[in-house]
Amino acid sequence: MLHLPKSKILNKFLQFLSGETPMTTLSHLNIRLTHSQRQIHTLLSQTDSAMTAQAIYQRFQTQPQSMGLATVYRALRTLQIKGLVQARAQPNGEWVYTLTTEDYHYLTCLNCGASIPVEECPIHTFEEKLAQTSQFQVFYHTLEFFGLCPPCTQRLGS
Amino acid sequence: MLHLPKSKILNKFLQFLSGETPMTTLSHLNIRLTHSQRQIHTLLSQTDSAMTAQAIYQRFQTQPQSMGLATVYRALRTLQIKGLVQARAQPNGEWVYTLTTEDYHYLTCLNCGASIPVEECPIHTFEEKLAQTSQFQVFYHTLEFFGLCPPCTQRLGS
DNA sequence: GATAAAGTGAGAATGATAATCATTATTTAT
DNA sequence: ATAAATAATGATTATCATTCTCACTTTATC
Repeated sequence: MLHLPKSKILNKFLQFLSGETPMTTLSHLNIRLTHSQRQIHTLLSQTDSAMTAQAIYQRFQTQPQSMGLATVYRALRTLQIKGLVQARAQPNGEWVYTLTTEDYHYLTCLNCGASIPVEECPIHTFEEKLAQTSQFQVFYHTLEFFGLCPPCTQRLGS
Repeated sequence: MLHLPKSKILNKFLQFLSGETPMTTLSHLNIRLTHSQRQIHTLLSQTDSAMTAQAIYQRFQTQPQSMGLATVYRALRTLQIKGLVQARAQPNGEWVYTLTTEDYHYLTCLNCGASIPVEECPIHTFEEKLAQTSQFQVFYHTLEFFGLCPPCTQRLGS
């Protein structure tokens, strides 16, 4: 892992984020992550579904080198600000985390909380325009539809 | 307020949701709401910004007929399932509520939590298609972009 | 290697939301 | 209308994910 001053690291990130540096694997990036951050990133890259912070904590409890709960939350927040991880709030209030390399488009039932992914996404080009006009560093977006799934529609209507 | 059996009420809702019955004002709808639900709906219709449940509770505390906190949460949940109110999770974990008649498209800073509204929305037609193919009753959608606002980008990069 | 800076973990604190349950209001059926 | 059944309410308590604290350890800088 390279040792770079903070500003250089940010520049590396900006290159990565603007697409100048491709994201292959994190080990190829000159990005400095703490041990915990790297462990969580690796775990998320190996998991196909979104994970809660508590689930991440539990997972590490079963391993020889465990990780404190506070560290899990701190690392997740830092990874978000670095643009590597995204969070989504479930209807029950708990947050789930995934890498920003995955897309986040869901159809969520307001009654039972079931979420099914939506394949298409009509707004990637819109995101680029928005980043240019707003001056924001846009890392990711969430497009979520809310309503009632067929079973719950029946349940509530009977 | 009309007194209708449950199934009739649902039918009225379905008509309303499918656009057969236009939403003018709630008083013109044959939809039965409890006193609390109606009060909250009225409050939200008079407020231009999204409100937290706690803020709604506080607001009613200052009025002659107050409302219990539990009732606020219950009413908000019911209004959501009826498709009249939508919720959005802020980065700090607190939820804000608005009527579903308003659109929900934000640009949110992951560091300071600032949210600025996005005017355009490229996906209303997509929502209609999705509802048809998925069998879901789609009440509303949220399209949210996450990243760093210009001040926070500077702050973290210095 | 010495000093400064950042990261970590155990546990306590926080705070929004949900659950409980006795009471009150509203609806349905007679 | 009146009684019985059903739903809504509010005060309080419980829950639980997340954040804070602070002493300690690791890592980075010179």
